[in-house]
Amino acid sequence: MKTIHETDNDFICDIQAPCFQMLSHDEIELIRESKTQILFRKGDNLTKQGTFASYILFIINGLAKQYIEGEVNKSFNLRIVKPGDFVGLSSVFSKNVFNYSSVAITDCQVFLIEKEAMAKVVKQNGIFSFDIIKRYCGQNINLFDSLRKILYKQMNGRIADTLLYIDGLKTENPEIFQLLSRKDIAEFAGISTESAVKLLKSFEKDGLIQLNDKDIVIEKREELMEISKRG
Amino acid sequence: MKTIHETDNDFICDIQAPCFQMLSHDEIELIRESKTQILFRKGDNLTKQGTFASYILFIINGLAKQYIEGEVNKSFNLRIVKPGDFVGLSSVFSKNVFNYSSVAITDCQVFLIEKEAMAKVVKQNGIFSFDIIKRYCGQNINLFDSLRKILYKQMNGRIADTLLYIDGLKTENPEIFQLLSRKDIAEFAGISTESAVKLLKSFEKDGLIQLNDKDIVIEKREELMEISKRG
DNA sequence: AATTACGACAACTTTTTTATTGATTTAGTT
DNA sequence: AACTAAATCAATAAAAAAGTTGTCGTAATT
Repeated sequence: MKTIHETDNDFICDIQAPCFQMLSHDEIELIRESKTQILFRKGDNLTKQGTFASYILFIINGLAKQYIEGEVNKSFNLRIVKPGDFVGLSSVFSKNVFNYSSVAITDCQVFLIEKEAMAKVVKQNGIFSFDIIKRYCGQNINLFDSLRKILYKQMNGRIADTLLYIDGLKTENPEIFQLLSRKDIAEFAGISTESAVKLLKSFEKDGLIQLNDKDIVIEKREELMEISKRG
Repeated sequence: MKTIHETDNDFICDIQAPCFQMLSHDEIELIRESKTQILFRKGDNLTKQGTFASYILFIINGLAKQYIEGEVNKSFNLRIVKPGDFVGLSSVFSKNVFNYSSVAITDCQVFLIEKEAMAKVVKQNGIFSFDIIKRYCGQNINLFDSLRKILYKQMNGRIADTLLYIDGLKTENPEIFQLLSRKDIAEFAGISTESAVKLLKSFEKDGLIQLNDKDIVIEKREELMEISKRG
């Protein structure tokens, strides 16, 4: 025999994500009522920099790439968005536009939660808002790291940073490098595609990494970290 | 000497579009204050089927493709969105989600107007709302045509319909066919890509059309219209 | 003034995507 | 049961995109 909730597919999804575990039944109801679930296909935009944001996105599964757009084909990649991540949080609390774009690099199952509901729950539930604050904090640290990378490091350090970052996602997503082009990697490092190609080859020659088609295996993590630190 | 408005790029844009000419100064102000302008690059989604819609889009320049998504890689193309067209109108007046996706097939300069502002102006200004209603009416007719195409016509009729429709855009956009793949054309016709390829070849053999790489030139419009009517 | 760090361009190769064609299968119609 | 319409599959061809490499120019650093 099934309860009402067990038959409700959406509800089960809510429950599954750890970050929603801390909500009361009423709060989950609130979220449920003002949410929808969408399949973004590989290549679809989850957000477009500058558009009005009336909701936040919560990634159930799949991966996306979050980036800031500059002039023609000049983007800078901020991060890979993973299951359990929110996208567009800041639109809830302050500016009512998305300040970055993001695009699915695999098919992505995503919740959209209207921001009013989100704001209400945050105000009600301190534990939940603590979690959100923690996420902000993490994002801030990443943004500072990105800034440092761009401001103070040169190519070697930037690519080392980038490789270490992406490699850190490999445990959960072994195929992560296959999903990224050299251009993507270059845009994480903030350098030209050609430079990225050359540097990767040179890192390979020095035995720091191994290039197997699109996959990249880190051979000498310590040295890479050294290069990253040196800048 | 310049007036304030002449220096205000956005304002000039508002003014330019014929459909906003019928607004009073105050109404334009209202729209202005709650709008933003975004460059969607070729390939970017303007809308994603199912996401919350808090604004409507108004195309300033560029072309987009509007489609409904089905199961994996099975979409149906509804129309080509042109400069002067609105996207997402229905989200203002009823359902608060986009009921179709759209993607830029060239770079697109687009206004986003928050729906509250839009609704207010529509209520205030009968001439403007008449224009909007006319647009709805046009869209409805197109939807009926699409339905008829799918329900009652077979391949030949569907492709003929599609060719006539796209060719109708050619005066304003001579490069329109170059922007569409065979898959796109097939998805307008609601048939498989392979069938579309074969039919186009067969139409060419019969002298109905001329295939110059991606461009398609209609040679015998009357006959195509006949085929379209026959279904 | 020399060196370094890198981006930009051009030429080229490889990979991926799109287009094409024929053969086969399925379902509906006559 | 035969016929038709059209999708699906598989193989191939062609076009486009991504990756690679060398050369050169420029701006900052030493």
